[in-house]
Amino acid sequence: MEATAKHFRKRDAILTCLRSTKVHPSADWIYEKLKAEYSDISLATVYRNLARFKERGEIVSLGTVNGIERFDGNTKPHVHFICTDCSGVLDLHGVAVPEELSKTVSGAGQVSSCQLTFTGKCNQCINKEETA
Amino acid sequence: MEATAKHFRKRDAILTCLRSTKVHPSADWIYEKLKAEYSDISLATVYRNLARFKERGEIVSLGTVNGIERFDGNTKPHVHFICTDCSGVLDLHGVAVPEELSKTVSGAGQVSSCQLTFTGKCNQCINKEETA
DNA sequence: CTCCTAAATGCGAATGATTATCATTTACAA
DNA sequence: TTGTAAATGATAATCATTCGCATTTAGGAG
Repeated sequence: MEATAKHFRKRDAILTCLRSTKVHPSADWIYEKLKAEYSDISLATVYRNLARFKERGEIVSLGTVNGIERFDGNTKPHVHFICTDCSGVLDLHGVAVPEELSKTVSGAGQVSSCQLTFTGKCNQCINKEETA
Repeated sequence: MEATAKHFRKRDAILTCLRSTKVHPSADWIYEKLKAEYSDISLATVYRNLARFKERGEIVSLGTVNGIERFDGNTKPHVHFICTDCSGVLDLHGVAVPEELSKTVSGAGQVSSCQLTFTGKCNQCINKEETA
């Protein structure tokens, strides 16, 4: 009797994969990554489990970047930077949504979450362009 | 010689439609709305012109809600509330992204825009549920 | 006025991410 | 063993969005 039942190997692998990367990946990115270890994994399984994790609040969706949904295994609220050039997503540590803000919103309804995202060109893409 | 050339009537109508509603509509919503006045308008024209406006910075995209892209004719930065029940989008006046925040982000790259969105259940949906 | 070109449009097909379907496999307990 | 419910793989279906192309339009040059 294993701690990790074979039945959930892939499910666990999906969550672990998402949690151990900083790229804020898409479903397909996770799928491609896991194919190395699980050659028979199905893309549908990745989508299904991501939806399940999301429902349960175990992961978070960042919304779509270029029409593709991106996920984050870190559910602690934090700020993101999305690069319009490379579609990369970065965590912005040291930036936080002011606590007061969230409280001011009560006029509209019950707030369950909040997302602050900056968009622009990341340093890596800026450098790449200068070099070119 | 008319001020509004016939050639651009539909284009103008799309922009006007978007600017004169508070619902932060989808392309299809605008299409359905404009069909009343322009029975022969094509959904592709709505998409094409929205893309054009977006490129030129004349409108703004809020990203997707339930897989459908939503637009805002108000390009002045402001905060949104998205209802998970009815998929409605509200402007949150009186809430603003602190100026300092945007400046702190320079470590990641050149910021061109920023978006703050609260998610939850709007008052209307809360009331609806209580009544039911 | 006529001819020409570039832009705008309508229509319908194509695309592509996501979801649904369904048969099969798995875990686990009676 | 056997039954049941969940998980999965493969693939078809869905549906918002985009593309291709023929047609229409505006507006200028001749």
